[in-house]
Amino acid sequence: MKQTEYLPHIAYDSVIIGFTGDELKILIMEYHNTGLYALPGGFVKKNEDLNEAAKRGLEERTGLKNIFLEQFYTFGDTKRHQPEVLRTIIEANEKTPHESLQWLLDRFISVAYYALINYHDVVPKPDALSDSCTWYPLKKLPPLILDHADIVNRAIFALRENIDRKLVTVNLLPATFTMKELQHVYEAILDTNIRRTTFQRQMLASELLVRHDKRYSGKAHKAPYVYSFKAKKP
Amino acid sequence: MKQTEYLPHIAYDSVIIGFTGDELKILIMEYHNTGLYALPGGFVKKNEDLNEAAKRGLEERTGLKNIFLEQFYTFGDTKRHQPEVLRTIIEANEKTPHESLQWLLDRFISVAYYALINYHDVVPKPDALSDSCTWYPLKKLPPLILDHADIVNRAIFALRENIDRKLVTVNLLPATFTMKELQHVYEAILDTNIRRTTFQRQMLASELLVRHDKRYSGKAHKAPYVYSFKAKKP
DNA sequence: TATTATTGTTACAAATTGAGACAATAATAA
DNA sequence: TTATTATTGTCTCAATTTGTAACAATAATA
Repeated sequence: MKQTEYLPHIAYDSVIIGFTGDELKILIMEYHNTGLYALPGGFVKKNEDLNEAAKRGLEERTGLKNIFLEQFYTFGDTKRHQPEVLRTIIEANEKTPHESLQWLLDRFISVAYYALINYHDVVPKPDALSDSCTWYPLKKLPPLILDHADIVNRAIFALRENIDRKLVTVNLLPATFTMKELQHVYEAILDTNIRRTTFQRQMLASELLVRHDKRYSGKAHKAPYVYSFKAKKP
Repeated sequence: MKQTEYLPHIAYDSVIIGFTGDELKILIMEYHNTGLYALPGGFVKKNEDLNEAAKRGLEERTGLKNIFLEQFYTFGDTKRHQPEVLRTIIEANEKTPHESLQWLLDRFISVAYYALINYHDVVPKPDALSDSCTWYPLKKLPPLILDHADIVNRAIFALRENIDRKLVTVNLLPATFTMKELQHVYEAILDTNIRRTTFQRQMLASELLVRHDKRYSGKAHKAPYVYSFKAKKP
């Protein structure tokens, strides 16, 4: 991770969101021997598109390609420049010579993205400076460094705004799913209860779904149909 | 405009939008002796918040303070790096020694904002490198450098998304206005015709407006009420 | 065969919207 | 003074959408 490879002062951070079936989770990194938690992020190579950089970092962390990834805000307040935090992370790092990481102490402006992925497809991988990359429930995040809590909040806000306009739920579900599973995604994102019959009526009227065979769960009740989205990921 | 004052590789561009009464206009700069047109923009001082930098640039261009200004996207493709365009601008500039502007040839990532202002309040002022700063109708913009046309398109898209959620029309109208004037703003932003009676019903039902006295225009018909917004600019 | 939990659909009331009609009215023309 | 004109504010009624509950269908179990 040499400075000369990257544009100085520019970073990105990703809010990587998965859905377990009943709650949203977010990937959080923990840095070696510091107790400091942060969003996964990275830097932009000198000859690389900004959005490509974020996509590359996401692939490195999740192993997945073609993920739904959306830029939602750029954070550039001076108060996010806290070199002492980065110094702690650098000094706790044993693998890399500390001098080669001094550029991390500079002020950075961070372009933030949120990514939606299928929770069960992912085995998170830490990066060079961190020793874990773990799913945390959105409602039980550890304290995050710098302004990363703000970044998460704004990501969820952006996700809510896009829930109908951009078909974001496609990315959080397996290829086929029941109406109840779809409803649970909506409820987790919007953090509300939704009336079952109204939801079902609206989803069917939207013409976005294809109905397939029933799924027999072994439970003592009527088996639900499964559905898929007509338009796959953009 | 010395490099050492500013963060390298980081710029902002502003889509400054005004409403004349029947169409949207945008402020466009023309560079000395080049025939090149661009959005007004600038750079971020090393000890300045990103959003403050954009606000400062806006004040310099319009003379107005407390303007509605919203960040909507950050443009960072490599193809927006076209040093030959900047070279043309620098070489056509007679006032500043060219060597001190060489840093403008670097690759820049640009954080884009849109601003909404009262068209009639503004006397646009050019900056050091440009010799005009002029209103152009949104539908008749000159060809713009780099990806500035994309930036404008995305700004209008963001504005449309915010038209109801964020009360953006406040900023485009004088303190009091008729229902028809308000409707014209909506029509200009959405680029559609709106049914008069439905619009009036919805606006009144929204409880956002205060009705004042009638305005006598001297025309041979019933005089309209004027309205103001209950909540002023955020 | 009855029971249980859930699902898909229908029915009806309530609310919202589309589209037009109409009365009110400020200035002008007769 | 009175009729005319253009526009505004409101109302009406149909069409559509939503809220709410009821109900029938059904897969497994008791």
